[in-house]
Amino acid sequence: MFARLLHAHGSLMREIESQLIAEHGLSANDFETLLHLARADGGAMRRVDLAERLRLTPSGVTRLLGGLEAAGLTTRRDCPGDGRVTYAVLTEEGRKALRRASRTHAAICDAVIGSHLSPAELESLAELLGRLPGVDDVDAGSCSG
Amino acid sequence: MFARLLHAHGSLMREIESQLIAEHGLSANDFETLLHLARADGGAMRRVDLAERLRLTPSGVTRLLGGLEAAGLTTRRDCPGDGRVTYAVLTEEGRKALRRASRTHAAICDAVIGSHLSPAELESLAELLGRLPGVDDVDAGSCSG
DNA sequence: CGCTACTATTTGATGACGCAACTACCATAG
DNA sequence: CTATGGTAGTTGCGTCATCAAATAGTAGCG
Repeated sequence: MFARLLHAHGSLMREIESQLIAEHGLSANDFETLLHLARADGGAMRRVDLAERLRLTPSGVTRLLGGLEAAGLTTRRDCPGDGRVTYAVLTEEGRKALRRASRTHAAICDAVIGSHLSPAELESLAELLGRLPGVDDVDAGSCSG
Repeated sequence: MFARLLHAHGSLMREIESQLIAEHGLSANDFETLLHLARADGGAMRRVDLAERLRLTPSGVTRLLGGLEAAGLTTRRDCPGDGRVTYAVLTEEGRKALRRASRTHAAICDAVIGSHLSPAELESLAELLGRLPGVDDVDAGSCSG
């Protein structure tokens, strides 16, 4: 049972990631980062919150954002009220990249999951998965996360 | 929905892996390797088949087995009929380590999954997950894989 | 104010893994 | 026998993520 989760995740993510990289030069984490920022208020998030969402350590986030900043998809902005925090902010460029990549992402999800599970089954799968600990209530009914 | 899979996998595996490492010095892949070998005929598998099972590349398997061999949990054995293949073979030591680690593994699975899903729901989750592509029909009804 | 405890972030060292290239071996065709 | 093509395994290198330690700022208490 656990092997299933592992293997399902492994093969599906590999599929998505390789297409995302090939077509848009974005890793899965790059994509998710843009996605979270796009949903966040003002397109900005504290790095520490991003780390939690992405299930990376803060150092992982530092390096991930290094790449996105270099690509011009995000910028950093200091927090006026608290000198410790810096925000990661989605740029207009980043928003465009996300829009482009979302199409690929959704298409692969549909191809990979949609063809094997009916909408009702997908719903039920999402519900069961959502009951597991550590699974955030993010992105409930859609494939694009 | 996809984020759920990713995150569920991430948090559950992290939990299992850290306990496995802390208590038995085995990574998740170490554990799975021993498990697959234990189930295989004669406790032996070709490295290439192990790679497929573990969803690693051959190079990953080479390095993984390097560690297990160094720890005395597996050995290598040449194939008499085909000079290209070498088998990974579970040692008696490895079998013992697997037995010990299995208890930890099962306990965590129970704690983490069992307390959130009923047996019927678990069954249904396993069924849905099993329908996804790339998910082998391994270890259907149990938690210990 | 000065101390202590806590939080956010970065950096250095390390480890796991994939990819590509390479070796060694097998199998088949001529 | 020998050339060609395919398969098993290893190794060098790059990437990405972790942990531990360092830095910088905040908050509360005497």
